Amino acid sequence: MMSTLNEELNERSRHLLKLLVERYISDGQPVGSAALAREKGLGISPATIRHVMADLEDLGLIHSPHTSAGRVPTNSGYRFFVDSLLTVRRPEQKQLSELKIHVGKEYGSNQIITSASQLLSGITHLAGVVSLPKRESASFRQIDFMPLSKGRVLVVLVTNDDEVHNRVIQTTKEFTSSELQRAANYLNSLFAGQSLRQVTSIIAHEMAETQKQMNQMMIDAINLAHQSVNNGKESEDIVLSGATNLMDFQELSDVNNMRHLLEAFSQKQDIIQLLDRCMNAEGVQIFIGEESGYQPFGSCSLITAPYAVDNQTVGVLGVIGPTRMRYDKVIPLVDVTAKVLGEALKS
Amino acid sequence: MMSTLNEELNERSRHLLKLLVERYISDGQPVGSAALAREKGLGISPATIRHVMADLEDLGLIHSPHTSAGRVPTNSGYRFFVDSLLTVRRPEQKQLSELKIHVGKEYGSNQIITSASQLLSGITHLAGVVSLPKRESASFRQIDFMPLSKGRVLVVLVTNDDEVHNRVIQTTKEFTSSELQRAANYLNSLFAGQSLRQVTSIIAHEMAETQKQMNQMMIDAINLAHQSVNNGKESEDIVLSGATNLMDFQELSDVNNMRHLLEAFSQKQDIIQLLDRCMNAEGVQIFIGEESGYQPFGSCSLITAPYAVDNQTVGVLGVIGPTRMRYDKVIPLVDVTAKVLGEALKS
DNA sequence: TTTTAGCACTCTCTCTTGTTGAGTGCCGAA
DNA sequence: TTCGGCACTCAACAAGAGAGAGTGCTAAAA
Repeated sequence: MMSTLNEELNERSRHLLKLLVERYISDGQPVGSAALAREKGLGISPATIRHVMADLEDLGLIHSPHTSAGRVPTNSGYRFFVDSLLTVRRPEQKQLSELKIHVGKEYGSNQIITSASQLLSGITHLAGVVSLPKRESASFRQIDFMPLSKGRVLVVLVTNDDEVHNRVIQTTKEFTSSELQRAANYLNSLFAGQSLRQVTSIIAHEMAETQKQMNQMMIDAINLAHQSVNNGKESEDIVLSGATNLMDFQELSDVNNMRHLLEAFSQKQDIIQLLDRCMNAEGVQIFIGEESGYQPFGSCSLITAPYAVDNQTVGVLGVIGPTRMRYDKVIPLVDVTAKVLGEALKS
Repeated sequence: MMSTLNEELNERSRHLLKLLVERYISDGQPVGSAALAREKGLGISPATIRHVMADLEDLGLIHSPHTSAGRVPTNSGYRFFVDSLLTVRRPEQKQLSELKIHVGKEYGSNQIITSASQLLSGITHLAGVVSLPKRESASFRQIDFMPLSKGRVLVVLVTNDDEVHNRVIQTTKEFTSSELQRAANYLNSLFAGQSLRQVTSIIAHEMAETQKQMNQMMIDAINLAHQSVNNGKESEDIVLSGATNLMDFQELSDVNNMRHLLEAFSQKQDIIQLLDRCMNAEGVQIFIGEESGYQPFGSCSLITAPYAVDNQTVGVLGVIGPTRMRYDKVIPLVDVTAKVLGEALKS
């Protein structure tokens, strides 16, 4: 589809489309042939431009809101623009250092994430979102059990990134405080320094050969650990900032639209799913309008990039804004933020 | 001020004001003399009503948006209405049982709080807010230390309400894992079952007489505990729900207003302060418009009630909506929700 | 003194109408 | 193929006319 478009359009048409999209992004007004013709260094008359525009409209790249308004890019128009026409700017030095300084100086991964999200929204004046790093990436530091009432046990799991995960599990058997203490000690020495992924596999392995020289305590401990880790599809979470920035945009200002959008933000659930789908992609991903497949984002674009710690992808971050956004600035910013964030989480 | 108003106004004027406010709250349209006269069981002509209205306007209780619109209550009008005229309805049975069922069945105080907040907003179609219970009310169950890098120590404190509090403290001396373990064991036996308030005083007491038969370990332990509890003015927090409900109201729909409002909600800080001021009040408190002293709430009302566990006030909950709200329903609902929540947190 | 009907008046809201300006599509000439 | 010319379309704006709602005032009735 894109390649046929590329064949269809000669150099001049593409250049005009590019100018038109850029102009519309900066002004927010439909762009007319005369306005484009005034563009410096473009020795073409409005009439000719109108011919080209008619072609672009036939191809579904732009359209007129009404008879005598200028042209506005369609979502396909934006898509072609970012795919083939866009010249990205490298991020401003000022923003870059701002990122590095603020994201770096925070303590604890949660803090770092929050800071990254706020910077994304602050710099772009759009909404920023960062998913919390997936737990598999973290490595085991310490586990602790505390008895609650009726066979419920509180599990406190500390990972190497200084984060604490609390979870309550239900056990079949009632444990005393000291039994739990011993189990914890055993597990702590068994798992010390392993990644959580490895921990999972150790558990599986140990459970398979229960008959070897394990005493009851060890069996119980492994069982507890199994439940703690497995049971623990801890609801993943995201940090959202600057949602209210989106209220500044005319094109989203329809009350109902805005409501759905803000509701989506406070529910988080759908956004989490959306971001999840970007985890496996290589670099920056761009969803324009309904491409995200998510109704409330009908007139929004979502720019995401996965971030990695020690070469392993652990999360996604991104920016949400109206389809009419500064792709040339936002895309590289999201890209670099992902890198900075990955770096900051390394410690 | 209120008493002078009460003297000033005869029975009929007050009744008319009541009808007017009720009518305006339900319709949202300025109420004219004719509309009021049509009210059943009111044998008065529009002309007479106009006289009364003129008086009410002189007293600053109502006003006309423009020459030939009806009258609308001013904030003082609302104030007089809720103080002297309002007949509250008892909460509907359905809502009551909904509250009791949902709030009761949750596990862990955070869950309970969230549920209460969501029910407040769900039932009223306004924004609900609940402050997390103040920690002093909880009692000590277990403390645990884990060494991080460079003399930082992670403190995990479990309270009786099954909540886990994590905090990082900076120690002057480097502790080994087993030193910390011993300190924790010591503190656990020392503080078992005490309220956090008592714990604080025990710490103070112990620190005072260091010279008695304490070994170094015990001194260290007490010092650690001191830091953990003191240092820990854990940033208080609130749970907000249904903020987007407010977008449905015409009177708040000014884009700028709404923006400030939603920003206030996502910042939380100011709201927390506002709620804090209601902690010490006895029962339901009502702030109408600028009475809250908080700019973004200029055309909102805030209805709050403190909630108590075992006769001790531990938090505040409330509802935020436009000044034009169903006070007759919201006030008792907030009241009863506070009671239900207090009850649910008892376990 | 209080209440009421009558009446002139005011102001918003809505509908209509005209005007302007931007922008288009098409045609025929360069 | 490009371009100027031209008729045409349509949103946006402003002005004006009614209609409707509601008021305040006055003078008569209770």
